[in-house]
Amino acid sequence: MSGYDDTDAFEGALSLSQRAMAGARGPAPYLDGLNPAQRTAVETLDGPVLMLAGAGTGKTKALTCRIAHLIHTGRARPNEILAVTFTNKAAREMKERVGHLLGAGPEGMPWMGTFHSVCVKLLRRHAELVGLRSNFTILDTDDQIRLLKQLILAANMDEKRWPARMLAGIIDGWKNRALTPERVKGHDTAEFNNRGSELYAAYQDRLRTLNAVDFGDLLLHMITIFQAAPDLLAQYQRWFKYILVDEYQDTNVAQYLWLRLLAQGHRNICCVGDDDQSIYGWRGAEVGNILRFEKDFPGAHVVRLEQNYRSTEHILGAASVLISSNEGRLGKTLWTEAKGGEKVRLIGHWDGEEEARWIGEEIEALQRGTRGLVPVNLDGQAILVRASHQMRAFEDRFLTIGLPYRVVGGPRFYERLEIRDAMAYCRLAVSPEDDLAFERVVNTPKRGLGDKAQARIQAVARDNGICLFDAARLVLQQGEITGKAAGQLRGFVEGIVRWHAAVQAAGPVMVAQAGDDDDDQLIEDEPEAPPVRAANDQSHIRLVEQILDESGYTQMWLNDKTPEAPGRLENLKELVKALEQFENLQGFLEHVSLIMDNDRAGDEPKVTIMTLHAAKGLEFPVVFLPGWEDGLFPSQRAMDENGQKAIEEERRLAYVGITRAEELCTISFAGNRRVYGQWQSQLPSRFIDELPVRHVEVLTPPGLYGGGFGAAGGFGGGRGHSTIDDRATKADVYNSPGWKRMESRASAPVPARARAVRTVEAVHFGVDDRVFHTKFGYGTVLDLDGDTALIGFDKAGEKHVKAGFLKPADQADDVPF
DNA sequence: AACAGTTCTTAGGTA
DNA sequence: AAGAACTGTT
Repeated sequence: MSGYDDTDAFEGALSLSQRAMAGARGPAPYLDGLNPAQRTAVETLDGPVLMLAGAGTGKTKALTCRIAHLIHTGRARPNEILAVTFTNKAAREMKERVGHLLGAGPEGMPWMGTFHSVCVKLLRRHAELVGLRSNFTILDTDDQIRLLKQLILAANMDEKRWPARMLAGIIDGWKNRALTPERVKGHDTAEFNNRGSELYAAYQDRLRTLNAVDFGDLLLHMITIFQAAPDLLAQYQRWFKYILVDEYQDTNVAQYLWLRLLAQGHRNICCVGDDDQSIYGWRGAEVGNILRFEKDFPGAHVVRLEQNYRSTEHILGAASVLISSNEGRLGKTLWTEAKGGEKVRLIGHWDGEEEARWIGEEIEALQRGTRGLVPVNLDGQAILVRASHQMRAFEDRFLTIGLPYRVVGGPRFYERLEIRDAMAYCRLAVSPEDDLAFERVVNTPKRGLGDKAQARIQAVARDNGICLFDAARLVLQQGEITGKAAGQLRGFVEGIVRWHAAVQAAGPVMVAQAGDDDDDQLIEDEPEAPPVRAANDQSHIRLVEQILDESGYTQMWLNDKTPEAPGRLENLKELVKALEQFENLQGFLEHVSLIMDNDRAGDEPKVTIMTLHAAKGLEFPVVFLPGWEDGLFPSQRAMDENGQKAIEEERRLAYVGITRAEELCTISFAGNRRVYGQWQSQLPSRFIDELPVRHVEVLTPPGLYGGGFGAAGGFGGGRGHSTIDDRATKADVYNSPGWKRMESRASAPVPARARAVRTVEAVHFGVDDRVFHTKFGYGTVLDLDGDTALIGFDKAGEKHVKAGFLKPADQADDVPF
């Protein structure tokens, strides 16, 4: 009730005085660069606001200006503003831009972070209200699965038939819907062989004992706390005068409830989103949240940002027509002042390898500048795939031709084996009672502590109700483990004792303890203290080096002769380097458990390869969208699980993909593709049929097989059909001569290796010779053994290959294809 | 307990 | 095709 419709006079008075107070830098300069819609979005400060921001319409600008405006007009002090995003990247960008707008003011920054990071901060303060201590650990998916596996076994269930992953998915789903075990018990009992809710309850108990939470708990616990402690909730409601939410279309039920609880005080909530870009239904996002906004928040202002500053009219046109096949949209009409430009290009290929080859060549051509187009730097080009396994074909090809690329969202830095091991050691140093960490590294490196020894420790821990670390000590005391293993275990335990002491000595454990919940404390507590290190205190870095050293972990990889070992050591070094930015080990662990980024700014320009999901929010002059085939995109699995709903979500994904492109967008599909190692013939995606002919140019594929496809200049091959919005039908595509030819080829057995590599006879290599390999590119001979050679490839690392596959580097030009 | 060889499963996106 | 899980051998 406080908050809207009572504002006009109020606004002027307040802003004047507050500006004076803040030593105002004159009238808000940031307003000048805004278009009318953006300006409305920035200046409609009170009450609920829904900002419907289409792709490329300057949403982040509006959002950050709005925050600046709130502060500039004195509506709120920075830390009375809460801005939540979904990704760390988005949070980082927002911080940067807001920081820039605000200048180096003394007032501090708003609360800006992901749902998860904000919740961690809150939950650490109030952990005891859900039976946790404030230094709880956050489990990653791996820990979660291992834990569930134990519980499933303990419940005497067949782990084969009832895999832990499945249970993890079910529990995740419940948590996304803010359902606690008690709430589940009533209605969802059929799940997981009727044991779902029981196992869920056991899991939550186990987490509590371990003083741990999973990702879903961060929100779930906060909701529980808010609902159980209305006074506390009221304090936060009073505190956060303005709440902003980015990507609102991606919120799940739990997030929605959390927001609604917090926003009920001042009712100043501004949600920004685009229903057409809702692509996270599979992890619980509810498009319904954004569609329902006006009902949920009566009196809401709706502002539409529709002027697109990113793409050409053809790209925009193609995307708009495609998305218009979806039902239940809020509806937007994107427009642009940019006229002309290239049409969206469509091309079919024989198979996935040809597709990769063609795209590689096209990228190089665009880099040089062709057909009157300005040259496009590799940084400006991206390949967006539906599923990560599509990436390999491109990596292989680009390795071969030496085209620099970067994979975004590949295996994350902190998910790598060696990093997880190292982290487990760090966790043990911080809290020796971290059983999951203990389990992980007790026999890594190998200490001769196999299943039997570990079972012994587990049993002692269970019988005495103590943690594994204490159990290990007890086992040693009682001499239950003897010989070499005992010595090793003793070394391990003593190490942990030593490291833990060092951590304790280094400083007080970060604390925001219970009881600091009055407003004054909130003010003082800098919301998002950026990790700043005390310049001269690097003790935690030395400690980690010491830990990795004394545990024998580093040595383990030094002894390892597999090709990955050097890379792993490299990663460990980077881990240590990353520590520099934190003042203590605890802060670092926190960071790593939440962060997901390893996109180090590249030195040389590189093509980006990533998933469509990861591409949301990004833009590139040139975009390639390969693999538009039914079953792959739209994904068969999604369709099986969610039917029509899934197709709409996949279509939105296609929409997201096309709208990433500024200048040139190329969609492609292949007639054949290897799936699970088996060749399969593929049909073009149904989304291709939905593209408007007037915005699309069909290219003639090169090469042996594809020639002629669509050569007549459109899906319809020029035949005068006309449907409502001039779409081609599938029949048009299938009737094209090129497609027919492809199809007939597809049903014939695929030649075992169309690109059969010729063996080159009578070529002898010596060590240090420069050679070329069709798959791995250029390299140097390191060693020879009969017809096998060890080659140090420039791009692909060291590999053993048959000499017959090699050519002298200077003859590389004759390589087939 | 550690290793090598074999069979089995898996291949949607993420904080 | 690649990795995980499993088997049997040393």
